[in-house]
Order: sequence, then structure tokens, then C-alpha cells
Amino acid sequence: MSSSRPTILDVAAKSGMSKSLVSLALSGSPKVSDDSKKKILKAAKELGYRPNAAARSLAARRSKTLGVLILDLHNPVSAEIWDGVQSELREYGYSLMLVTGGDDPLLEKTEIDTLLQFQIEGLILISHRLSAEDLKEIAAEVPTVTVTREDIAVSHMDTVCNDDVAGAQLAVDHLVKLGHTKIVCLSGGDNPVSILRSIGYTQAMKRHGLENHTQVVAGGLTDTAGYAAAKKALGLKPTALVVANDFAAVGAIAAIEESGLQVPEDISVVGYDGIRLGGLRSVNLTSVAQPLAELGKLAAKRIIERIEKPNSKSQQIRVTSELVVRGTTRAI
Amino acid sequence: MSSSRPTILDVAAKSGMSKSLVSLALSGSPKVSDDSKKKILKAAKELGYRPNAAARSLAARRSKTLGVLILDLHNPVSAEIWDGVQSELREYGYSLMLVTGGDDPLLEKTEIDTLLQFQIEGLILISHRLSAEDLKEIAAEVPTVTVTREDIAVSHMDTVCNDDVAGAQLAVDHLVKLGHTKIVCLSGGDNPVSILRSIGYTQAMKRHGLENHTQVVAGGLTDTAGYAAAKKALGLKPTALVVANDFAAVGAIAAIEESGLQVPEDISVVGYDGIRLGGLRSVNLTSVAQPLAELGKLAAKRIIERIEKPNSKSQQIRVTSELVVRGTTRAI
DNA sequence: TCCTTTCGTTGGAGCGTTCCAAAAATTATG
DNA sequence: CATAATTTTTGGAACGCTCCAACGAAAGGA
Repeated sequence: MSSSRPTILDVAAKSGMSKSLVSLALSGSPKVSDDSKKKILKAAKELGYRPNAAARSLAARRSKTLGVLILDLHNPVSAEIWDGVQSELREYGYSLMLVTGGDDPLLEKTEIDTLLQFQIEGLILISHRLSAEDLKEIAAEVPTVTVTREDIAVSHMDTVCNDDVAGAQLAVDHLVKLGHTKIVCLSGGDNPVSILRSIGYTQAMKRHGLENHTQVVAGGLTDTAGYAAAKKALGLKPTALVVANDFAAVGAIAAIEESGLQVPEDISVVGYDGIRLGGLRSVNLTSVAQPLAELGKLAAKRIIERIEKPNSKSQQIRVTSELVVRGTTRAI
Repeated sequence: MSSSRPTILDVAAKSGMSKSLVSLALSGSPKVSDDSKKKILKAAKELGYRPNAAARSLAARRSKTLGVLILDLHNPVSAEIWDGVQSELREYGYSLMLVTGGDDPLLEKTEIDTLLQFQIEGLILISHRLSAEDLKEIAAEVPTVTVTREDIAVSHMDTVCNDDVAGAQLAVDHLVKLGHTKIVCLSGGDNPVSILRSIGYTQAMKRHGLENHTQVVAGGLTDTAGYAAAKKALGLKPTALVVANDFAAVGAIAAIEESGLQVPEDISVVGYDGIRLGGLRSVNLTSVAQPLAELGKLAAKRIIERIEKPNSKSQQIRVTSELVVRGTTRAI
């Protein structure tokens, strides 16, 4: 039907130059005379020429492409990290291939496989549920940096994350300063991140001499999990809740209000992550905010470094989170 | 350093067969004898062979890759549509390249350009802000289907979307049935989708003989926009609000509560889109829910059809939305 | 037995680039 | 003005794969 796309040869023919020179000109080589460059660019434009990434990747023996895996597009934490990655990478001339695992570990693996087939030069994992072996295997094939999780220290793999222990302490410190003592923690389950946050809570309670008030209620990272955990926690008559993440905190607030109590009048609530949802007027959640975009930027920078000098040894980068005080906490 | 990746030739050498046969075997051709197939697969596995997508794409003259553009990863509507696209496409053997425009039309164009450089065979636009010309240009180069928006009827372009007019009518019908008459619409601005929803509202009001109560307050599609619009609307003493989308509805509710009124006791609120956020306990929003995953699946099916038979003419597919009644509406 | 058909297999050409060594054109130097 | 140095341009060889025409071997038919 439509005669297929114009190639570099068509541009060469039209501009009267050789294909090699066209290639040079199109990649912005300084060796090309201005005159030729002008002619070539003109011809390319007129033909609607668009380079073939596959051919380029094959010939150049490098794809100039990076892969990014996001577990689940619904998670706003991932979305914000992605923004950071994208904005940082824009200037480096790499293409980004984003892929999602749809919360299914198997799919996640095949998606990464696809990425590898495309000869990606680096991989950023924004949350994942890969096994340690899989991770090791992948990191051996391509420079990899994981964001958010620090648990698995695979050699040759970089990590970028916030200090969850310190973050949880921030939440407790804030509440103590407001005069709270009966502070209950709603944990996020037995995933690495949640465990660290619970530890932070416990440590801070101890530091404030509140060991005997330390109570961790098992919960999860979703709205419903937070709701259920809060229902249980209410029996402990807390005046404040430190919740594993913002979603769960929103659920917890619903449970509190449902039981006839008010937030923050009767119970203060602190979430974790600092997702935009928490900033919605009707939520207005006090939260330990991770610098999410920053995490993404750091991951991007790191992966570039790794690609540029492949022998540099892996780094564990940790950033600090900040407490954002909004409307769900108040002095007792 | 690491001797580069094994190629099809390495597999051929190791298994003692020709590269052509390896190629055949790896692509699952029935012409290969079981014996050879076994040997080849074994060799491939042992070498950790992984096909090079670039080479394949170049040689086969087709990429078996589809592109997807999402305007902004933060929008849960897009995320759910994406889920549908992904799940539908899984079985067809196409790779998906996801790309985001970051709410920046320019970036959006370059990202699509990247996609085209990768020789994608089809493009799905899950929300976009391309100009009509750009769209036309793109649709001329590659089969394209847009989801959500129907405004621009570019020939050769397919669209999949819900019936916004009918959806908005659903909201009004529900409220009227509950006895409301003072129903105000908070519009979502002058984008095509919002305009249709406002029209639906107006038509339904007319149908119920409520022309003289018809009031559209200019708003937007965000939390803050909804908040601001609701503040204005409150002066009209409505008993119910039909809001352009769920985010704005959440903002509207905040405004209502802030002014000392209760939802739904004093004012009922209906949103649009049916995003998961609305299902959160503390939100519990009545909303006109689009079958988002379904939209994604339809778009995926459509693009496959377009690729498989390029001459089939373009379609405008429209699905119907459903009202999901939750806790923000009640009888007067 | 020989010829045809079928099946399984093979080498070679080609996909659209980049990169390299070398040629050609231009400019500088003695 | 000849030669050297430099700049600009060029053809050809990859890159790793798929596809095609053609091959040999096994099987069937006469």
C-alpha cells in the first residue's frame, strides 16, 4: 500500500550526499559542513524521514533505552517517582520503556524479559515483587536500581529509598510533642518497608520513655486494611495512630469516624508517604512525606552513572523524609 | 568485559544446527522435527539466549509492538484503562510500550515520536492533548485509537469512549427520583468531555421539566476546582450537585462540609468516572462509573483488528456507563 | 528400480542503521 | 608551487535476525 517509510538512503539520494554523511549529519556530528548539513536536514524533513530505532540499535550496538518497571499504575507513590525519573532523564537522550507488572509476579518477569529483548541498557524498578534470585539474575545482566525497597542487597544493584525507621520516628516525635502518649501503630504487614516503619515507631516510643504504651496492631497497606486495623486498635483507647501508609490512614480515619469519634479532636492520625491524595481538602492528612520525585531523580542519575562507568561499585542511597503537618493531628 | 550476549549463531553452533533452523524452532514453526527442536531449545536455554528485538524487528519488517500514551500517570482513570489494555493484549503476542506525556503537549509529541521510531504497529491514546493536526498526522502513519475522547473525528482513527451525555443524565435521573429539584451542575471546564457531561445534565433537567432550575457553574476537573466551584454553587442553595468528575466531587464535598452543611443530609453529590478513590470508605461517593477496564479492552481489540486488516474502516465505539450509588446521595 | 512428492534443513540475501578506514577536497605550510 | 595537514565525504562491512529459494533425504507411487 503506502510505499514504506523513507530510509536514510532516500534522504541521501534526495540530498545528493552519501548515506554515511546523512547518518553523521542526523546524529549531529561536527564533522559535517554546514552546507551539507542544511541540505540533508531539508531533504529529511521533506521526506518525513524518521530514523528506525531498531536498525540504529542493532548497528550501534546500543539501544540508548532504559527500562522502568512499575508494579501497579494505581499506586500514586509509583506515579510520583516516575515523574522524577522522567524529568531527570529527559536531558540525557535516553528513551524510556515503561512496563507494569499488574501486581502479578509472573507477568512482571515476562515484562522485564521483553525489556531485556529490547536491549535496554539499564533498569529501574519502582516497586516490584521479584524474588531475590530473579533480582540477582536480572542485575547481573543489566545495571539495575530499585527504588523504595532496600531489603535485598544484591551485589551490583543500587538502591534508592527513604529512611523508613527515621521517618516513623518523626511521626512519633510530632505526636509526643503534641502531648500524646497513647500512640498506637497500625503496621502495614510483613513486607520489608512496613517492618522498618514499625521498628522506627517502637524505637521512638522507647526514646520518649513510652515503652509501656508501645502497641503495634497488625494491618496492611490498603484502605480496607487500615479500616480493619483501626477498628481493632480502637479497643486500646489510643489518642493517636501512626499508620503504615496514607491509604491505610484514610481507612483508619473512616473507622474512627464511624465509631463516633472525631479526627483530630479525639484521635490524631499520621500517615506515611505523602501522596497527593492526602492533600485533598477532604482528607487533609498529616503524613511523613517521602521526597518521591527526588527518589526518582536520584534513581535516574544513578542508572546513568552506572551505564557510563560500568565498574563503579553499587550504592545504597538514602534520603530523609519530612513530616507534613496537616489537619489530622492536634495537641491533646 | 562480559563477552556480549549469545546470538542465534551461538545457539546454532552449540546445537549443531543451522541458524535458519534455530530461527524456525524459536518461533515455534511446525516444520522443525521434534528432535531438532529439542536440541535447539536446550542449547538456547543453556546459553541463556534471548532474542534481540531490534534485529528481529528489522529483519521481519514488523515490530510486533504497540504504543500507548497516557497523559498523566496520576490519573486513576487512565490507570484502569491501561489495565484493560494490558490484560486484553497479553494473549496476542504484542509488546507494549507505555509512554507518558507528563501533562506537557510538547513532551507528548516527542514521546509519540519515539514510539514511531520504534516502528510501533499501532497506537492507543489514553487521554491526550494533541492538536487535531498532530493527531491527523499520527493517525496517517499508524493505526490509532483514542480512548475517552470522541471530539476529533479524524478519518482513519478509531475511538472508544463512554456516552457522557447519557451518563450525566443518569446522575440527574437518580437525583430526581430521590426527590431533588434544585440540582446544580459543576462543570469541568471547556474540554470536550466536560462539555458533553454538562449537556447531558441540561437535557435531563429539561426532560424532567426542571428547565428553570438548570444551573451550570463553571469548574474544573481537580479537587481544588471542585472546591472552588462548590463554594460558588452554594449560593444557589442547591440540594444536589452533579459534578464533572470524581476528583472535583471530592473537592466539592470538602467545600460543603466546610460551610457547615452535611453530605448527603443537606446536599447530595454525584461524581463521574467511578474511580477507586470514590470507593474508599471515607469518600464513599455516588458516581457515574465508566467501565474503564472494558474501555481499555475494547481499544486493544480494535487496534488489533486494525492491524490485522488495515483496510477496515474506522469505528466509533461507545459504551454505556452505570450509576453506582454509594453514600453521598439520599432522598430529600 | 526410478521418479515424484513431501518433509526437514540450509546458505544467502537483505532489513536500516553505524562505524571504520580510506578517499577526496580543502586549507595551511614551507 | 609543491607538499603536508586538515577537513569533509565515501563505500563497505558489520549488527542479529527472518525469509526465501533451493537442497538432500526419506517416503510414496509407478
